[in-house]
Amino acid sequence: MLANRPPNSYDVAQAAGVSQSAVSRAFSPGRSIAKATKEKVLKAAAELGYQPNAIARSMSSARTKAVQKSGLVGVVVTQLENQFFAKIVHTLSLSLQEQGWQILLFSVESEVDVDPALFELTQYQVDGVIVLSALMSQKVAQHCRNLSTPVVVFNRYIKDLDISAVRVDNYAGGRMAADVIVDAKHQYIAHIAGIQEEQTGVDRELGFCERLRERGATLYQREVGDYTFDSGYEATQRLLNMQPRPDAIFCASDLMALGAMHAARTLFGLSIPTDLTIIGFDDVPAAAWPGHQLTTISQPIEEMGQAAVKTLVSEMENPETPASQQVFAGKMVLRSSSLSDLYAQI
Amino acid sequence: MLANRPPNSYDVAQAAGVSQSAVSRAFSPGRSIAKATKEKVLKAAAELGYQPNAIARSMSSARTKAVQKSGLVGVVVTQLENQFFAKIVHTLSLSLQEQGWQILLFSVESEVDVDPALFELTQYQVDGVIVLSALMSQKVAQHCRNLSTPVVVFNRYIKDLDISAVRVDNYAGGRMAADVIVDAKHQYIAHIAGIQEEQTGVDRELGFCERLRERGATLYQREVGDYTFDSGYEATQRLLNMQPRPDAIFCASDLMALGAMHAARTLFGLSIPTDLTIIGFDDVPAAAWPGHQLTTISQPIEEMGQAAVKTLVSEMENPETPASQQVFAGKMVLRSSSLSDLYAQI
DNA sequence: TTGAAAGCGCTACCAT
DNA sequence: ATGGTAGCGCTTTCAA
Repeated sequence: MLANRPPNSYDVAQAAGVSQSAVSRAFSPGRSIAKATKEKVLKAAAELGYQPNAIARSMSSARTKAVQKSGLVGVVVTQLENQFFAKIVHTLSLSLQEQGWQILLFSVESEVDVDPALFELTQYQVDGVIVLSALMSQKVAQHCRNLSTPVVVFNRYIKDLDISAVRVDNYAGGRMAADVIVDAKHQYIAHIAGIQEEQTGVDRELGFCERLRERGATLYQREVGDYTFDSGYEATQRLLNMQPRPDAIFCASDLMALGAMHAARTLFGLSIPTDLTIIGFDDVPAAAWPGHQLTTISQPIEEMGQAAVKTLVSEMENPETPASQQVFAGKMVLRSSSLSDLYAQI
Repeated sequence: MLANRPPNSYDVAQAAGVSQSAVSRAFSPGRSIAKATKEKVLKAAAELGYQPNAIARSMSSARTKAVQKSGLVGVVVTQLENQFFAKIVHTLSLSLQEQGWQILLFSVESEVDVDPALFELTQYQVDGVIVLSALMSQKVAQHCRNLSTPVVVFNRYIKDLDISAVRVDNYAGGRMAADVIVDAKHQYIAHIAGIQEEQTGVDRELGFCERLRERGATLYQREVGDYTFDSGYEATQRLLNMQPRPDAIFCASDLMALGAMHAARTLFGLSIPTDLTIIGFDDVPAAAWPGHQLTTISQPIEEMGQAAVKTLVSEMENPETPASQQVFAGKMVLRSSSLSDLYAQI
């Protein structure tokens, strides 16, 4: 009688009348084993419902193999509820699974939870880590370096240059927004910034303001939000109560831009873009909805996700790979939330 | 000289001048160890940058301990980009982490990828699995039962009654929608159904139609969508081209309802709810946006997420726990996308 | 091509 | 309270 436990390689070996080593070989692609033996093993395994134990497997291969020690990649995300990040995680997931890695997910409430998450991940011997929009402390960066666990940060800046980063060109995106607004000859130009502690939003604002200045325009007013719909909605109320009223707002995220749009329409009865031009950043699905038609800077998420995986994989495969910083160009998507000059309309 | 590998418990033991067993005990809460010894060990560990290897740990405890064999829980999700599911995953994540479990995430493209995902998960010796909105085949269900891996399906029906399920009462939700529409005395009542192969949407429609009949109303027309914004948008075009035009639409998801709303406004110039009442299902964040104000049935996501975790944990802790079916009541959230009768206005 | 045996890092038992 | 030791399931030498 079989014990009440899942079958292991010895059970299969016995059933197939071969050694345990043979079973191991049968399940390891590219190892030397006779075809007949392999078939015998696979047949017995199927009958017993045997599956190799990935945990045990990773324990024994940890010693020799450089890659796929555990086959696990840690993914840390702070705002999974934001469609933008959900989409990235999905992209990463597909891409990693394709290459045989599993995702150990950490969805944390706030930036302060990132550090502990990383420590837990390393206990699980993850072969690599991808951090989405999170502040990694120097301490953790050092910790990962000690463990020689490659890390890639997504849409983030890491002061420590030894860590690879994949991100969109936020500065250039800000400049594009400025051009669209100046082209449309707006007078009272406002900005709703993102979280001040994060470089992402700071760069968007920097590019925006610098380009305004270059084109001879000036920023009329700025407000600060936290990338959420509600913060955009509220900031816009403050802006639109000003005299004179702003006639263009560049928001550091689409969600804030949508908040701005809803506030302008429902609270102030404004028409967009006739009374007010609104520009966002990210190009989330809702930006393209017919009633929104938000002009925004689109990020090549899939491309960036694949680049992140590719970078991580090559660092996992070859620990000597130097860290790299990859910057992707965003694309200005002109929709009808912004007035366009003649040139843009053509 | 230390080898170029992370320190293990023997390294720490040597550094602390104790046995390896002592190191193990120092890192296992509640085991018998002298305070002084523990401190010595922790100090040495900190100096060496030692962390227990969770993989190895799970290998040795697999033998004896019933719970936390691997400390891993598999989560399979088909539509992570849908905010509704992203929110569930986030809730599950927090709740599982709190209890010391890690999430092995499988974000798959479609239902057909669920089966292979489950097989991969079991190789990682997950202690349990939560399946979100996915069809589990009988084969996989049987596979998990053989492995005695508990499974909880979220917002799904499983024909196999041995598998626990947590879901909202879709049938009752459909009835609520019918009541709101009949109360407002609508004449031409339409429905945009969800994917026909899934019980979720079928039940919503069933409850809706049955309640209409009970109230002496009839369904004027129905269309079928796939829960996405676009499918709602398109189905609504077909509906609103009818003569006479429907004056109320109940949609099987908020995304489809928002698609309906945008189509009605931008393509037909209709006012909501004056010309058309729209009701959704789920209560996603965008439903509450000022320009949408979508009447919908809200699902108690956090409660349901916690229930799913609680159910899974108790089945992991005690394999004898019988499977349970938990049905949560949805809540009608009246906003201004629906005409309300006097009673509802009070 | 195959089988025997060592060992991955840890926990849990058994003595002491 | 502590240390020694068996063994979790597998991969990988090493011999045959």
